Amino acid sequence: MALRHAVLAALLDEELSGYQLAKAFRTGVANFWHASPQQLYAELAKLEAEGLITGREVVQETRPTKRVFRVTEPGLALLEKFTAAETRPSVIRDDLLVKVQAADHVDTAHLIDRLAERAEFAETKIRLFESLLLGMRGERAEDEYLRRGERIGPYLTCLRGLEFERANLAWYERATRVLHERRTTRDHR
Amino acid sequence: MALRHAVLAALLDEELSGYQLAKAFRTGVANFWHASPQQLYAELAKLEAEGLITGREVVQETRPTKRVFRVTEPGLALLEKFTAAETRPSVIRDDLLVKVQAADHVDTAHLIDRLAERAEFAETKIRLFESLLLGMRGERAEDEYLRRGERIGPYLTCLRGLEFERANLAWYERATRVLHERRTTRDHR
DNA sequence: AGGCCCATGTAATCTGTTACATGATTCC
DNA sequence: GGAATCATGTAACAGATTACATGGGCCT
Repeated sequence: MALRHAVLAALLDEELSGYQLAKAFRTGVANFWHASPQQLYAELAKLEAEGLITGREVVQETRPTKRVFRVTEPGLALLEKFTAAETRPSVIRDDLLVKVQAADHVDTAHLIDRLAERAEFAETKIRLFESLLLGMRGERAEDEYLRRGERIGPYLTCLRGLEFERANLAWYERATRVLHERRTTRDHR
Repeated sequence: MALRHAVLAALLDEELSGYQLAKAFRTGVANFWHASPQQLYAELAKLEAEGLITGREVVQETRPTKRVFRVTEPGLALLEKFTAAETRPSVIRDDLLVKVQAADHVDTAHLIDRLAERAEFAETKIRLFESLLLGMRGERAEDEYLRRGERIGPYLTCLRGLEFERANLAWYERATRVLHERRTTRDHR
């Protein structure tokens, strides 16, 4: 039941449509939760039925009419309660880590390709996060923004996302180096 | 369908029972995947039925008899195929990040408590990972072990887990500092 | 005597993914 | 003319969590 809280948290700062939410939640952008469009449309419908958010039609000339949502008082109260409640430990589930775990028993040539793909992906995300952070803090220095800026929640989660991807990239590069070295030394034996 | 690959990868280095696997996969130990005991028992049964692993009874004097499993040839072949195949991007799903995202709109006193809990948890994991790594490499230096050691897969994934927890801890501490500062400056206004 | 660890599961429910469906507009 | 974006869903299925069930041995 945490998806609903993630949706509420995402709608705190701005009214968004299901489509816009989906864009924010798709892999690579949302730095605090991930969800598919189908999940989001379903969750929005449930949240609205329970009165935790309210929708409002926005007619556009060139684009289809959309419905944007904002959090209601009961919705904010629910989030408040959620934030105070116990936090469950986060879990790791990553295909690529499974593959590296098995590295000693399988051919590593393809694995090195997978690592390269991910490294490229990580680089893209790093650039994206850096520009998002810059957009939020503007001219201000980071510490100054965190002391006195408004909306530091999104800034902090984005910062975590950035550091996560930087660490990923460093690890991908190291793993690649190690696997490559071992391949060449083995081949020349 | 990735749980099965994670199980296969875990069984590569040693024969394990369902119970032992569950211990390795419970939150806090498995550094490449997470799964509950129920999931694991079910998956082991399926894998055995499909001939990807084989079980063997081990009678113990003081403990109940257990069944330990090892990967078969077809199982290894499946893992090989999996490792070569496309890797799907990993997704983030963390309660605590959702809570921090909402930090500007809710009372942060409880949130600071949650951050402290997680920080303590992270410290425990860091110590655990450090001793696991030391246990694997023994007397050797890290780079030397990664160059010539056997079983570097588990070492690399453990290394990623360690760095992940270190980054978590640093971020928890920073977020706590920021939220605390903002509370006190607001209170004295 | 009570609680924890070892050891293995079943059943019900909830969550998440994949495939399918529709239709207009904008960009190349 | 074809692909991508905007905009919103339904339906079937796969994956994961929670609650329940059982039973012996070890430790305090």
